[in-house]
Amino acid sequence: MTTSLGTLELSALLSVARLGDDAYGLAVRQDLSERAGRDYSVGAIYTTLQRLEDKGLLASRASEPLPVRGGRSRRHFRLTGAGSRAIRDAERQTASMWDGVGTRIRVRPA
Amino acid sequence: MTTSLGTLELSALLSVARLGDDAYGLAVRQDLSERAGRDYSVGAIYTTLQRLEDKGLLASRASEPLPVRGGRSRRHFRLTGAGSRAIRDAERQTASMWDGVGTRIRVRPA
DNA sequence: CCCTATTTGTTCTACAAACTAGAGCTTATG
DNA sequence: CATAAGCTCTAGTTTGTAGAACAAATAGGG
Repeated sequence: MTTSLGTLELSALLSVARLGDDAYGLAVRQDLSERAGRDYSVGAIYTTLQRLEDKGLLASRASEPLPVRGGRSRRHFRLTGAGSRAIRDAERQTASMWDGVGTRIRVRPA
Repeated sequence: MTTSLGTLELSALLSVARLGDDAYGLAVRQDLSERAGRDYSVGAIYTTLQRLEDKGLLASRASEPLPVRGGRSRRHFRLTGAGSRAIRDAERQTASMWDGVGTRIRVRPA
């Protein structure tokens, strides 16, 4: 079952992995916007996170509100087992696609 | 102008880079199918290659027919300057997205 | 030789999935 | 009540996908 993620789907999945406990919508949006060098709309991010949850690669829970200006409850995401596996699969596939292209991206020898 | 390619678009672009003078529709299809571990339909490949040409990342020319069974003229693709640049951009972006995820994919130090 | 079966290669059509923007709603503090 | 942070919804565009149909070549038997 190789689901083959979209570009933004994989990016969002990786962002959640990277952000860990701090992974919620606007944080993912900021992380990806910085890395991609362009602004993602809020809609782009949330629909993508929702799709990943629908696919069972992410799970979400509501956080407690924070005692700061506008600090309402956040929807926190974490990787599921299937999500971690999807990342490993994507890693192999990405390496395979770049293989032989004369790029600097390489798979470190096991 | 960061066009941000789709998953299959980038894969096809990389395949053309890898195959060099041997880059034509069915060869790209076979190359990608092997690497992805699944079969792409002919339509998936050709429409993608056409879109990449429309975007100016690939150029194509017709080859001479080959003197073998079914050896009709092929449509050969090559990278344009913009295509090469797109690959370099994608490389940076891919590395950036994977950065900090605890994977084996790394950017070799310059 | 000439049909026609087979092989390789491409085009065309149509629909499904992913990407995207931004308005608008909600809930918190100042 | 104003402002800030966060999320949901809607709708349009772009990509991904399959497979039938078409085209052009050679093989081989009659």
